[in-house]
Amino acid sequence: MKDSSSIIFSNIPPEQQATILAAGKSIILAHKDILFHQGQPANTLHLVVVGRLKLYKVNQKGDEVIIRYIEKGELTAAVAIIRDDDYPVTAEAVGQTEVINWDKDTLDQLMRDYPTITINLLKTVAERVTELQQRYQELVTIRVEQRIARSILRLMEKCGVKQADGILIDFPLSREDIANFTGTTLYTVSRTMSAWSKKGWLKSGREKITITDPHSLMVFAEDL
Amino acid sequence: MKDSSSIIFSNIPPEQQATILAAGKSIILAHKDILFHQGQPANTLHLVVVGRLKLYKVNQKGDEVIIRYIEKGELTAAVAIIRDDDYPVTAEAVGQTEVINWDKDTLDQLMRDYPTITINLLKTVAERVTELQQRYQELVTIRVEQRIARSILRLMEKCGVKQADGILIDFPLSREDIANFTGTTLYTVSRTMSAWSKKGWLKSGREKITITDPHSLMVFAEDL
DNA sequence: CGCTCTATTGATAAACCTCAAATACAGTGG
DNA sequence: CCACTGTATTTGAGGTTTATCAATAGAGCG
Repeated sequence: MKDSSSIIFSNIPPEQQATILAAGKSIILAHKDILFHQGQPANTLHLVVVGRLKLYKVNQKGDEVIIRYIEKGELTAAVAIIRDDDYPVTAEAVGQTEVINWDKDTLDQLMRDYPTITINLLKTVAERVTELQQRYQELVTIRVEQRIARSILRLMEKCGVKQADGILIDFPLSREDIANFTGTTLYTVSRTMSAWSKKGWLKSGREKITITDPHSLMVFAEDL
Repeated sequence: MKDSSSIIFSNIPPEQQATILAAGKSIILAHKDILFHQGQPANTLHLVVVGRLKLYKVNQKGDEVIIRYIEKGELTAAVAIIRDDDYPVTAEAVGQTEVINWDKDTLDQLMRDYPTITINLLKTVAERVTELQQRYQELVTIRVEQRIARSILRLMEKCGVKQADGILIDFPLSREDIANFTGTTLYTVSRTMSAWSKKGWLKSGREKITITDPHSLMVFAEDL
């Protein structure tokens, strides 16, 4: 973590950051390991240090909706901890993933010792609201193909790595994941992406996507 | 406000509450007055004291999505203020409405003087995240009629007043409002509500809804 | 090399939106 | 008090989008 700054540490001197980090515990997760389950009492704040987490909600019918991906440097479970409530989502590792966590008592102490942390948490949570509002609006007002395009582009911006043939989304991402993230079905995602492959906008294999023509995809995504 | 407690004041002694209130300015709005516009720089935190606000987002096409109603005792613009960003939504008064507001500098000072306020803001914002995640999931996984039912029930719970013939939602609420809140069209809302009228679940006039059989509506709303 | 999981594709159907037109309602000014 | 006007609501017909179901093909793993 020393290399990449996390929002939680903004405006906190490096030596204090080390102390705060040291107050947490590290956990290593393998691909598809569950960090916490929706419905469990929330007692730990998590910071992703390596890899990423997939946050999803499941309803009684079994439908899975992906709420968010948590990348390196980002926090999760802040909302549940603050509300002193159950986790409203399940967090699953995507690829080998390391997280640092602080239990509630430790966090409370840290917030007392470093009031800036409270502000930083507030900023993190505020950002979530803005993002969710935006996606909520898009879900209501724009059609699936554009939503799929936007989802892929966002993931590309957050996790894309440059390759010779385009920008690779660097973690296992299935058609079903995209569907659950976008609010559609895996069939529609598959059809849509097939069409884009034919246009040369992207290439895709099993759980892998490379965007070969980001510009065209963006034009399509933002077209009114 | 002295009679009803607001989250912002939780764990703050009454005499301090008075000081905090006094640091804010009061504004009276008429029905449909705009408190702030989406896109304006956010520089004020608002607390609804009388009446309510409708928060909505508009896209370039002009589609309006209602994000939330802000009731008496609730805050708005916390997210925008904290992020030091533009308002992501427009806030419009529904009926005669009074708000107390604090500008950013005042709020910063208050947060320094009363650290509990920061925690309380965090709780407010955290609650928004949970609510939005829930509605996001519902938008993806459940059908319009159930979504309409749930929206009406939520508004009933927040703003319903008991009448001889049922529970009245006590503010002007059009079919279009419900549609924009639920992610559908006013036509679908109208058709759906007509059907429910025939079943005796509710009665409705122009911008008025009385739920005459909340139980049946709840069973329908929660049916899997 | 078979097994399992993921992806593709076609056919069909359901859900819901769009457009158009008629009707009801509330407030306003004569 | 009533006609008038501007909204809000209702309802029908028709079309589009997208989901669902079914069947097949491909990829990776032991």
